[in-house]
Amino acid sequence: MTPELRAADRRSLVDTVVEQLRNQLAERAWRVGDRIPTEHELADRLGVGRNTVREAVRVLVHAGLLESRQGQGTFVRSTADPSAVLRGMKQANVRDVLELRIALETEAARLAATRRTRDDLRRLRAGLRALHQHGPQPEGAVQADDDIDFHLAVVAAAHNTALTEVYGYFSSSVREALVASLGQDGMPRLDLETHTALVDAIESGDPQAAETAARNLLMSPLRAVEALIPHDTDTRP
Amino acid sequence: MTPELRAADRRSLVDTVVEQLRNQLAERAWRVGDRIPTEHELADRLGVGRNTVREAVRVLVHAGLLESRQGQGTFVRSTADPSAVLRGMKQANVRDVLELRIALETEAARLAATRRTRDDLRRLRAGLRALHQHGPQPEGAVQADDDIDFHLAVVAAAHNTALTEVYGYFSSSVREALVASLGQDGMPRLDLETHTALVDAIESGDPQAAETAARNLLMSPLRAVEALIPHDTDTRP
DNA sequence: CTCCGCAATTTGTAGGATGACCGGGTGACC
DNA sequence: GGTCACCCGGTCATCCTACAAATTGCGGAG
Repeated sequence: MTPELRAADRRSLVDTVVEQLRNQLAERAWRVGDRIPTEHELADRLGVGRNTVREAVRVLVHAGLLESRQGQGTFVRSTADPSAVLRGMKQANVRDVLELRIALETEAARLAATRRTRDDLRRLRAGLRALHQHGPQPEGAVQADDDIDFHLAVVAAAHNTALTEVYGYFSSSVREALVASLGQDGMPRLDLETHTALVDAIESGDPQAAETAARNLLMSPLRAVEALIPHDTDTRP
Repeated sequence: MTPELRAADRRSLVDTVVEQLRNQLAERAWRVGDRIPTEHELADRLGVGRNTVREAVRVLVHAGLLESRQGQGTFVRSTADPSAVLRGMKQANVRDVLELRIALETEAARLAATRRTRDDLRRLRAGLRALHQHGPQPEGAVQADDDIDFHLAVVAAAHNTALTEVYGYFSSSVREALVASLGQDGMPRLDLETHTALVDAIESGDPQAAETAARNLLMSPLRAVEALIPHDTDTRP
Protein backbone atom coordinates (compact mmCIF):
# COMPACT_ATOMS: atom_id res chain seq x y z
CA MET A 1 0.00 0.00 0.00
CA THR A 2 1.45 3.29 -1.00
CA PRO A 3 1.34 6.02 1.62
CA GLU A 4 -1.47 8.50 1.28
CA LEU A 5 -0.21 11.46 -0.71
CA ARG A 6 -3.44 13.27 -1.42
CA ALA A 7 -3.87 14.61 2.11
CA ALA A 8 -3.22 18.18 1.03
CA ASP A 9 -5.17 18.66 -2.14
CA ARG A 10 -4.20 22.24 -2.67
CA ARG A 11 -0.51 21.57 -2.92
CA SER A 12 1.16 20.08 -5.93
CA LEU A 13 2.47 16.56 -5.87
CA VAL A 14 5.99 17.86 -6.26
CA ASP A 15 5.65 20.00 -3.14
CA THR A 16 4.42 16.99 -1.24
CA VAL A 17 7.39 14.94 -2.38
CA VAL A 18 9.78 17.76 -1.48
CA GLU A 19 8.36 17.79 2.02
CA GLN A 20 8.64 14.02 2.33
CA LEU A 21 12.26 14.14 1.29
CA ARG A 22 12.94 17.01 3.70
CA ASN A 23 11.38 14.99 6.48
CA GLN A 24 13.71 12.10 5.76
CA LEU A 25 16.62 14.49 6.20
CA ALA A 26 15.18 16.19 9.28
CA GLU A 27 14.51 12.87 10.96
CA ARG A 28 18.04 11.72 10.24
CA ALA A 29 16.69 8.73 8.32
CA TRP A 30 19.20 9.74 5.67
CA ARG A 31 22.58 10.88 6.99
CA VAL A 32 25.16 13.09 5.35
CA GLY A 33 26.98 11.12 2.69
CA ASP A 34 24.25 8.51 2.36
CA ARG A 35 22.95 7.54 -1.03
CA ILE A 36 19.21 8.01 -1.27
CA PRO A 37 17.05 5.60 -3.27
CA THR A 38 17.08 5.91 -7.02
CA GLU A 39 14.56 8.04 -8.83
CA HIS A 40 12.73 4.98 -10.06
CA GLU A 41 12.48 3.46 -6.59
CA LEU A 42 11.32 6.74 -5.04
CA ALA A 43 8.72 7.12 -7.75
CA ASP A 44 7.53 3.57 -7.14
CA ARG A 45 7.47 3.90 -3.35
CA LEU A 46 5.71 7.28 -3.40
CA GLY A 47 3.35 6.27 -6.16
CA VAL A 48 4.24 9.20 -8.40
CA GLY A 49 5.91 9.60 -11.76
CA ARG A 50 9.64 9.85 -12.14
CA ASN A 51 9.32 13.38 -13.45
CA THR A 52 7.69 14.43 -10.21
CA VAL A 53 10.48 12.87 -8.20
CA ARG A 54 13.09 14.48 -10.42
CA GLU A 55 11.63 17.95 -9.91
CA ALA A 56 11.52 17.47 -6.15
CA VAL A 57 15.07 16.15 -6.00
CA ARG A 58 16.25 18.98 -8.21
CA VAL A 59 14.79 21.49 -5.79
CA LEU A 60 16.73 20.00 -2.90
CA VAL A 61 19.87 19.73 -4.99
CA HIS A 62 19.64 23.40 -5.75
CA ALA A 63 18.99 24.16 -2.09
CA GLY A 64 22.27 22.45 -1.26
CA LEU A 65 20.75 19.56 0.67
CA LEU A 66 21.34 16.86 -1.96
CA GLU A 67 23.89 16.20 -4.65
CA SER A 68 23.25 14.19 -7.79
CA ARG A 69 26.05 12.37 -9.55
CA GLN A 70 25.29 10.95 -12.95
CA GLY A 71 25.94 7.26 -13.05
CA GLN A 72 26.18 6.89 -9.28
CA GLY A 73 23.11 8.22 -7.57
CA THR A 74 21.95 11.06 -5.37
CA PHE A 75 23.68 11.70 -2.07
CA VAL A 76 22.97 13.74 1.05
CA ARG A 77 25.20 16.78 1.12
CA SER A 78 23.88 18.57 4.20
CA THR A 79 20.93 18.25 6.53
CA ALA A 80 20.84 21.88 7.61
CA ASP A 81 19.08 24.25 5.29
CA PRO A 82 20.92 27.59 5.42
CA SER A 83 18.35 29.37 3.33
CA ALA A 84 15.79 28.70 6.04
CA VAL A 85 17.24 31.60 8.00
CA LEU A 86 16.57 34.06 5.24
CA ARG A 87 13.27 32.46 4.39
CA GLY A 88 12.07 32.95 7.95
CA MET A 89 13.08 36.57 7.61
CA LYS A 90 10.12 37.21 5.38
CA GLN A 91 7.90 36.75 8.39
CA ALA A 92 9.46 39.67 10.22
CA ASN A 93 7.42 42.81 9.90
CA VAL A 94 8.27 45.57 7.47
CA ARG A 95 9.52 47.95 10.13
CA ASP A 96 12.05 45.44 11.42
CA VAL A 97 13.43 44.73 7.98
CA LEU A 98 13.53 48.42 7.15
CA GLU A 99 15.53 49.08 10.31
CA LEU A 100 17.85 46.30 9.30
CA ARG A 101 18.33 47.93 5.95
CA ILE A 102 19.09 51.22 7.69
CA ALA A 103 21.71 49.49 9.79
CA LEU A 104 23.41 48.20 6.67
CA GLU A 105 23.22 51.38 4.65
CA THR A 106 24.41 53.82 7.30
CA GLU A 107 27.48 51.69 7.85
CA ALA A 108 27.91 51.38 4.10
CA ALA A 109 27.83 55.16 3.75
CA ARG A 110 30.44 55.45 6.48
CA LEU A 111 32.72 53.00 4.72
CA ALA A 112 32.05 54.52 1.32
CA ALA A 113 33.35 57.86 2.56
CA THR A 114 36.81 56.38 2.90
CA ARG A 115 36.80 53.85 0.08
CA ARG A 116 34.87 55.34 -2.80
CA THR A 117 36.65 55.36 -6.14
CA ARG A 118 36.21 57.76 -9.00
CA ASP A 119 33.93 55.22 -10.63
CA ASP A 120 31.80 55.05 -7.51
CA LEU A 121 31.36 58.81 -7.51
CA ARG A 122 30.49 58.76 -11.18
CA ARG A 123 27.83 56.15 -10.55
CA LEU A 124 26.43 58.08 -7.60
CA ARG A 125 26.25 61.32 -9.60
CA ALA A 126 24.57 59.46 -12.44
CA GLY A 127 22.07 58.08 -9.97
CA LEU A 128 21.32 61.58 -8.74
CA ARG A 129 20.76 62.77 -12.29
CA ALA A 130 18.35 59.90 -12.93
CA LEU A 131 16.42 60.79 -9.79
CA HIS A 132 16.32 64.44 -10.80
CA GLN A 133 15.14 63.58 -14.29
CA HIS A 134 12.26 61.43 -13.17
CA GLY A 135 11.66 63.25 -9.90
CA PRO A 136 8.86 65.70 -10.71
CA GLN A 137 6.87 63.11 -12.60
CA PRO A 138 4.41 60.87 -10.83
CA GLU A 139 5.91 57.78 -12.40
CA GLY A 140 6.19 55.96 -9.13
CA ALA A 141 7.60 52.74 -10.49
CA VAL A 142 10.37 54.32 -12.51
CA GLN A 143 11.34 56.55 -9.63
CA ALA A 144 11.39 53.61 -7.25
CA ASP A 145 13.80 51.73 -9.48
CA ASP A 146 16.04 54.78 -9.75
CA ASP A 147 15.95 55.08 -6.00
CA ILE A 148 16.97 51.46 -5.58
CA ASP A 149 19.79 51.90 -8.05
CA PHE A 150 21.02 54.93 -6.14
CA HIS A 151 21.08 53.15 -2.82
CA LEU A 152 22.77 50.15 -4.38
CA ALA A 153 25.44 52.49 -5.69
CA VAL A 154 25.99 53.83 -2.18
CA VAL A 155 26.43 50.34 -0.78
CA ALA A 156 28.64 49.28 -3.68
CA ALA A 157 30.94 52.21 -2.92
CA ALA A 158 31.65 50.64 0.47
CA HIS A 159 33.54 47.86 -1.33
CA ASN A 160 32.34 45.18 1.02
CA THR A 161 31.10 42.03 -0.67
CA ALA A 162 29.15 40.74 2.32
CA LEU A 163 27.45 44.07 2.87
CA THR A 164 26.58 44.41 -0.80
CA GLU A 165 25.03 40.96 -1.01
CA VAL A 166 22.97 41.18 2.14
CA TYR A 167 21.84 44.70 1.38
CA GLY A 168 20.82 43.75 -2.13
CA TYR A 169 18.59 41.03 -0.76
CA PHE A 170 16.80 43.19 1.77
CA SER A 171 16.64 46.19 -0.49
CA SER A 172 14.43 44.56 -3.08
CA SER A 173 12.47 42.73 -0.43
CA VAL A 174 11.80 45.98 1.43
CA ARG A 175 10.82 47.78 -1.72
CA GLU A 176 8.32 45.08 -2.61
CA ALA A 177 6.89 45.15 0.89
CA LEU A 178 6.62 48.93 0.89
CA VAL A 179 4.86 49.07 -2.44
CA ALA A 180 2.54 46.30 -1.29
CA SER A 181 1.62 47.85 2.05
CA LEU A 182 1.73 51.55 1.27
CA GLY A 183 0.93 51.64 -2.41
CA GLN A 184 2.40 54.26 -4.68
CA ASP A 185 0.42 57.02 -3.03
CA GLY A 186 1.74 56.32 0.44
CA MET A 187 5.35 56.29 -0.66
CA PRO A 188 7.20 59.26 0.74
CA ARG A 189 8.36 61.83 -1.75
CA LEU A 190 12.00 61.56 -2.73
CA ASP A 191 14.09 64.35 -1.25
CA LEU A 192 16.72 65.26 -3.79
CA GLU A 193 18.57 67.58 -1.45
CA THR A 194 19.09 64.81 1.08
CA HIS A 195 20.28 62.44 -1.61
CA THR A 196 22.74 65.05 -2.87
CA ALA A 197 23.97 65.70 0.65
CA LEU A 198 24.82 62.01 1.02
CA VAL A 199 26.86 61.97 -2.16
CA ASP A 200 28.65 65.15 -1.13
CA ALA A 201 29.49 63.65 2.24
CA ILE A 202 30.83 60.48 0.63
CA GLU A 203 32.90 62.50 -1.81
CA SER A 204 34.30 64.69 0.96
CA GLY A 205 35.54 61.57 2.74
CA ASP A 206 33.91 62.33 6.10
CA PRO A 207 32.55 59.05 7.55
CA GLN A 208 30.48 60.68 10.29
CA ALA A 209 28.88 63.13 7.88
CA ALA A 210 28.13 60.31 5.45
CA GLU A 211 26.48 58.22 8.15
CA THR A 212 24.38 61.15 9.31
CA ALA A 213 23.34 61.97 5.76
CA ALA A 214 22.38 58.36 5.11
CA ARG A 215 20.35 58.22 8.30
CA ASN A 216 18.50 61.40 7.39
CA LEU A 217 17.77 59.94 4.00
CA LEU A 218 16.35 56.69 5.35
CA MET A 219 14.23 58.03 8.18
CA SER A 220 11.31 59.13 6.02
CA PRO A 221 10.24 55.70 4.75
CA LEU A 222 10.72 54.34 8.25
CA ARG A 223 8.41 56.99 9.66
CA ALA A 224 5.90 56.23 6.91
CA VAL A 225 5.86 52.60 7.95
CA GLU A 226 5.71 53.39 11.65
CA ALA A 227 2.63 55.47 10.98
CA LEU A 228 0.94 52.28 9.82
CA ILE A 229 2.55 49.76 12.13
CA PRO A 230 2.57 50.93 15.75
CA HIS A 231 5.47 50.06 17.97
CA ASP A 232 5.33 46.76 19.73
CA THR A 233 3.93 46.82 23.19
CA ASP A 234 7.07 45.29 24.67
CA THR A 235 9.27 48.33 24.25
CA ARG A 236 8.43 49.85 27.61
CA PRO A 237 11.39 49.73 29.98
CA MET B 1 50.14 15.35 -3.21
CA THR B 2 49.93 15.56 -6.96
CA PRO B 3 48.49 18.71 -8.44
CA GLU B 4 44.75 18.55 -8.23
CA LEU B 5 43.17 17.85 -11.56
CA ARG B 6 39.97 19.71 -11.74
CA ALA B 7 37.12 18.18 -13.64
CA ALA B 8 36.00 20.14 -16.65
CA ASP B 9 33.00 22.37 -16.15
CA ARG B 10 30.15 19.98 -16.49
CA ARG B 11 27.11 22.04 -15.65
CA SER B 12 23.77 20.51 -16.24
CA LEU B 13 21.36 22.02 -18.70
CA VAL B 14 18.92 22.69 -15.91
CA ASP B 15 21.51 24.70 -14.00
CA THR B 16 22.14 26.73 -17.11
CA VAL B 17 18.46 27.45 -17.54
CA VAL B 18 18.13 28.36 -13.86
CA GLU B 19 20.90 30.88 -14.28
CA GLN B 20 19.31 32.35 -17.38
CA LEU B 21 16.00 32.78 -15.60
CA ARG B 22 17.73 34.30 -12.60
CA ASN B 23 19.46 36.77 -14.88
CA GLN B 24 16.16 37.85 -16.32
CA LEU B 25 15.02 38.64 -12.79
CA ALA B 26 18.28 40.28 -11.73
CA GLU B 27 18.26 42.50 -14.80
CA ARG B 28 14.63 43.32 -14.18
CA ALA B 29 13.66 42.18 -17.62
CA TRP B 30 10.83 40.51 -15.75
CA ARG B 31 9.21 42.61 -13.03
CA VAL B 32 7.30 41.52 -9.98
CA GLY B 33 3.83 40.47 -11.03
CA ASP B 34 4.80 39.88 -14.65
CA ARG B 35 3.86 36.68 -16.38
CA ILE B 36 6.89 34.96 -17.80
CA PRO B 37 6.73 33.07 -21.12
CA THR B 38 5.04 29.69 -21.12
CA GLU B 39 7.06 26.55 -20.55
CA HIS B 40 6.70 25.61 -24.19
CA GLU B 41 7.93 28.98 -25.39
CA LEU B 42 10.87 28.98 -22.98
CA ALA B 43 11.81 25.49 -24.10
CA ASP B 44 11.59 26.60 -27.69
CA ARG B 45 13.57 29.77 -27.19
CA LEU B 46 16.27 28.11 -25.07
CA GLY B 47 16.49 25.08 -27.30
CA VAL B 48 15.84 22.59 -24.48
CA GLY B 49 13.05 20.21 -23.63
CA ARG B 50 10.01 21.26 -21.67
CA ASN B 51 11.04 18.98 -18.83
CA THR B 52 14.31 20.83 -18.42
CA VAL B 53 12.48 24.14 -18.27
CA ARG B 54 10.01 22.73 -15.78
CA GLU B 55 12.78 21.62 -13.41
CA ALA B 56 14.45 25.03 -13.61
CA VAL B 57 11.19 26.87 -13.06
CA ARG B 58 10.34 24.57 -10.17
CA VAL B 59 13.63 25.43 -8.50
CA LEU B 60 12.85 29.13 -8.67
CA VAL B 61 9.27 28.56 -7.54
CA HIS B 62 10.58 26.79 -4.49
CA ALA B 63 13.10 29.57 -3.90
CA GLY B 64 10.19 32.01 -3.75
CA LEU B 65 11.10 33.92 -6.89
CA LEU B 66 8.35 32.57 -9.14
CA GLU B 67 4.82 31.35 -8.70
CA SER B 68 3.09 28.95 -11.06
CA ARG B 69 -0.66 28.86 -11.45
CA GLN B 70 -2.16 26.02 -13.37
CA GLY B 71 -4.15 27.23 -16.31
CA GLN B 72 -2.77 30.74 -16.11
CA GLY B 73 0.99 30.73 -16.31
CA THR B 74 4.03 31.46 -14.19
CA PHE B 75 4.44 34.83 -12.52
CA VAL B 76 7.25 36.73 -10.82
CA ARG B 77 6.67 36.73 -7.11
CA SER B 78 9.84 38.40 -5.87
CA THR B 79 13.22 39.38 -7.18
CA ALA B 80 14.97 38.98 -3.83
CA ASP B 81 17.08 35.88 -4.12
CA PRO B 82 18.26 34.43 -0.80
CA SER B 83 20.51 31.84 -2.34
CA ALA B 84 22.40 34.57 -4.17
CA VAL B 85 23.17 36.10 -0.81
CA LEU B 86 24.60 32.88 0.51
CA ARG B 87 26.50 32.32 -2.69
CA GLY B 88 28.11 35.74 -2.49
CA MET B 89 28.85 35.30 1.19
CA LYS B 90 31.31 32.52 0.44
CA GLN B 91 33.50 34.94 -1.46
CA ALA B 92 33.48 37.53 1.31
CA ASN B 93 36.54 37.66 3.51
CA VAL B 94 36.62 37.87 7.28
CA ARG B 95 37.00 41.61 7.34
CA ASP B 96 33.90 42.08 5.21
CA VAL B 97 31.78 39.89 7.43
CA LEU B 98 33.16 41.55 10.54
CA GLU B 99 32.23 44.95 9.16
CA LEU B 100 28.79 43.61 8.41
CA ARG B 101 28.49 42.51 11.99
CA ILE B 102 29.56 45.96 13.14
CA ALA B 103 26.89 47.51 10.99
CA LEU B 104 24.25 45.35 12.63
CA GLU B 105 25.44 45.75 16.18
CA THR B 106 25.96 49.51 16.21
CA GLU B 107 22.42 49.99 14.96
CA ALA B 108 21.21 47.43 17.46
CA ALA B 109 22.87 49.36 20.27
CA ARG B 110 21.21 52.53 19.06
CA LEU B 111 17.79 50.88 19.04
CA ALA B 112 18.42 49.15 22.35
CA ALA B 113 18.95 52.51 24.00
CA THR B 114 15.32 53.39 23.39
CA ARG B 115 13.69 49.99 23.63
CA ARG B 116 15.51 48.04 26.32
CA THR B 117 13.33 46.55 29.01
CA ARG B 118 14.22 45.78 32.58
CA ASP B 119 14.85 42.18 31.56
CA ASP B 120 17.24 43.29 28.86
CA LEU B 121 19.25 45.29 31.35
CA ARG B 122 19.33 42.36 33.73
CA ARG B 123 20.65 40.11 31.01
CA LEU B 124 23.27 42.67 29.99
CA ARG B 125 24.49 43.10 33.55
CA ALA B 126 24.64 39.34 33.96
CA GLY B 127 26.71 39.14 30.78
CA LEU B 128 29.10 41.72 32.18
CA ARG B 129 29.49 39.73 35.38
CA ALA B 130 30.26 36.59 33.40
CA LEU B 131 32.91 38.41 31.43
CA HIS B 132 34.39 39.81 34.62
CA GLN B 133 34.45 36.42 36.25
CA HIS B 134 36.25 34.69 33.43
CA GLY B 135 38.15 37.74 32.27
CA PRO B 136 41.51 37.42 34.02
CA GLN B 137 41.84 33.77 33.13
CA PRO B 138 43.40 32.69 29.88
CA GLU B 139 40.48 30.44 29.08
CA GLY B 140 40.01 31.81 25.61
CA ALA B 141 37.14 29.58 24.58
CA VAL B 142 35.01 30.25 27.63
CA GLN B 143 35.62 33.94 27.40
CA ALA B 144 34.73 33.96 23.73
CA ASP B 145 31.40 32.28 24.46
CA ASP B 146 30.66 34.80 27.19
CA ASP B 147 31.53 37.54 24.75
CA ILE B 148 29.14 36.16 22.17
CA ASP B 149 26.39 35.89 24.76
CA PHE B 150 26.94 39.48 25.74
CA HIS B 151 26.71 40.74 22.19
CA LEU B 152 23.64 38.64 21.55
CA ALA B 153 22.06 40.27 24.60
CA VAL B 154 22.80 43.69 23.15
CA VAL B 155 21.16 42.79 19.86
CA ALA B 156 18.20 41.18 21.60
CA ALA B 157 17.61 44.40 23.51
CA ALA B 158 16.93 46.13 20.20
CA HIS B 159 13.69 44.12 19.93
CA ASN B 160 14.00 43.64 16.21
CA THR B 161 13.49 40.06 15.12
CA ALA B 162 15.06 40.57 11.68
CA LEU B 163 18.15 42.11 13.21
CA THR B 164 18.38 39.38 15.81
CA GLU B 165 18.08 36.60 13.25
CA VAL B 166 20.63 37.95 10.82
CA TYR B 167 23.05 38.88 13.59
CA GLY B 168 22.81 35.44 15.08
CA TYR B 169 23.53 33.90 11.72
CA PHE B 170 26.74 35.85 11.28
CA SER B 171 27.95 36.06 14.84
CA SER B 172 28.85 32.39 15.13
CA SER B 173 30.56 32.34 11.76
CA VAL B 174 32.52 35.44 12.65
CA ARG B 175 33.74 33.90 15.87
CA GLU B 176 34.86 30.76 14.07
CA ALA B 177 36.64 32.80 11.46
CA LEU B 178 38.36 34.96 14.07
CA VAL B 179 39.60 32.02 16.08
CA ALA B 180 40.77 30.33 12.91
CA SER B 181 42.63 33.27 11.46
CA LEU B 182 43.97 34.93 14.57
CA GLY B 183 44.29 32.04 16.97
CA GLN B 184 43.83 32.50 20.67
CA ASP B 185 47.01 34.52 20.97
CA GLY B 186 46.02 37.04 18.37
CA MET B 187 42.60 37.66 19.85
CA PRO B 188 42.43 41.12 21.36
CA ARG B 189 42.02 41.30 25.10
CA LEU B 190 38.49 41.92 26.23
CA ASP B 191 38.09 45.45 27.51
CA LEU B 192 35.66 45.33 30.39
CA GLU B 193 35.46 49.09 30.71
CA THR B 194 34.27 49.44 27.12
CA HIS B 195 31.70 46.71 27.59
CA THR B 196 30.43 48.41 30.73
CA ALA B 197 30.27 51.74 28.94
CA LEU B 198 28.01 50.21 26.32
CA VAL B 199 25.59 48.87 28.92
CA ASP B 200 25.57 52.20 30.69
CA ALA B 201 24.80 54.00 27.47
CA ILE B 202 21.95 51.62 26.68
CA GLU B 203 20.56 52.03 30.17
CA SER B 204 20.78 55.81 30.00
CA GLY B 205 18.68 55.77 26.83
CA ASP B 206 21.05 57.79 24.69
CA PRO B 207 21.10 56.29 21.17
CA GLN B 208 24.14 58.22 19.97
CA ALA B 209 26.17 57.31 23.03
CA ALA B 210 25.16 53.67 22.66
CA GLU B 211 26.20 53.59 19.03
CA THR B 212 29.53 55.20 19.83
CA ALA B 213 30.14 52.79 22.67
CA ALA B 214 29.31 49.81 20.48
CA ARG B 215 31.62 51.04 17.76
CA ASN B 216 34.47 51.51 20.22
CA LEU B 217 33.86 48.01 21.45
CA LEU B 218 33.96 46.43 18.01
CA MET B 219 36.88 48.28 16.52
CA SER B 220 39.59 46.27 18.22
CA PRO B 221 38.86 42.90 16.57
CA LEU B 222 38.42 44.68 13.27
CA ARG B 223 41.82 46.28 13.60
CA ALA B 224 43.31 42.91 14.53
CA VAL B 225 41.93 41.43 11.34
CA GLU B 226 43.01 44.37 9.20
CA ALA B 227 46.54 43.88 10.45
CA LEU B 228 46.48 40.48 8.81
CA ILE B 229 44.36 41.21 5.76
CA PRO B 230 45.47 44.33 3.94
CA HIS B 231 42.88 46.49 2.29
CA ASP B 232 41.93 45.58 -1.22
CA THR B 233 43.85 47.21 -3.96
CA ASP B 234 40.69 48.62 -5.48
CA THR B 235 40.01 51.12 -2.74
CA ARG B 236 42.14 53.92 -4.03
CA PRO B 237 40.11 56.77 -5.49
C1' DC C 1 -28.55 41.14 -20.85
C1' DT C 2 -27.27 37.01 -18.07
C1' DC C 3 -25.87 32.44 -17.63
C1' DC C 4 -24.19 28.12 -19.01
C1' DG C 5 -21.05 25.31 -21.27
C1' DC C 6 -17.48 24.34 -24.47
C1' DA C 7 -12.92 25.26 -26.50
C1' DA C 8 -8.34 27.00 -25.93
C1' DT C 9 -4.46 27.78 -23.16
C1' DT C 10 -1.32 26.57 -19.63
C1' DT C 11 0.63 24.08 -15.98
C1' DG C 12 0.70 19.27 -13.62
C1' DT C 13 1.71 14.40 -13.94
C1' DA C 14 2.90 9.94 -16.04
C1' DG C 15 5.86 7.07 -18.39
C1' DG C 16 8.94 5.71 -22.16
C1' DA C 17 13.13 6.26 -25.11
C1' DT C 18 17.72 7.45 -25.62
C1' DG C 19 22.21 8.96 -24.23
C1' DA C 20 26.00 9.93 -20.91
C1' DC C 21 28.41 8.47 -17.15
C1' DC C 22 30.22 5.39 -13.44
C1' DG C 23 31.77 1.13 -11.26
C1' DG C 24 32.89 -3.44 -11.48
C1' DG C 25 33.80 -7.60 -13.92
C1' DT C 26 36.04 -10.01 -17.74
C1' DG C 27 39.44 -11.42 -20.60
C1' DA C 28 43.25 -10.47 -23.87
C1' DC C 29 47.89 -9.18 -23.93
C1' DC C 30 52.60 -8.32 -22.22
C1' DG D 1 51.06 -12.16 -12.41
C1' DG D 2 49.99 -7.54 -13.74
C1' DT D 3 47.93 -4.10 -16.85
C1' DC D 4 44.49 -2.30 -19.48
C1' DA D 5 40.86 -2.10 -23.02
C1' DC D 6 36.27 -3.42 -23.27
C1' DC D 7 31.66 -4.69 -21.97
C1' DC D 8 27.53 -4.61 -18.88
C1' DG D 9 24.29 -3.29 -15.58
C1' DG D 10 22.81 0.61 -12.90
C1' DT D 11 21.88 5.54 -12.53
C1' DC D 12 21.09 10.18 -13.73
C1' DA D 13 20.22 13.68 -17.81
C1' DT D 14 17.46 15.00 -21.36
C1' DC D 15 13.77 14.81 -24.53
C1' DC D 16 9.42 13.26 -26.05
C1' DT D 17 4.37 12.19 -26.27
C1' DA D 18 0.19 11.86 -23.97
C1' DC D 19 -3.19 13.00 -20.92
C1' DA D 20 -5.19 15.34 -16.61
C1' DA D 21 -6.53 19.49 -14.20
C1' DA D 22 -7.34 24.34 -13.77
C1' DT D 23 -8.36 28.70 -15.58
C1' DT D 24 -9.87 31.99 -19.04
C1' DG D 25 -12.57 33.66 -22.66
C1' DC D 26 -15.93 33.33 -26.09
C1' DG D 27 -20.29 32.31 -28.00
C1' DG D 28 -24.79 30.69 -28.04
C1' DA D 29 -29.17 29.70 -25.50
C1' DG D 30 -32.60 31.61 -22.75
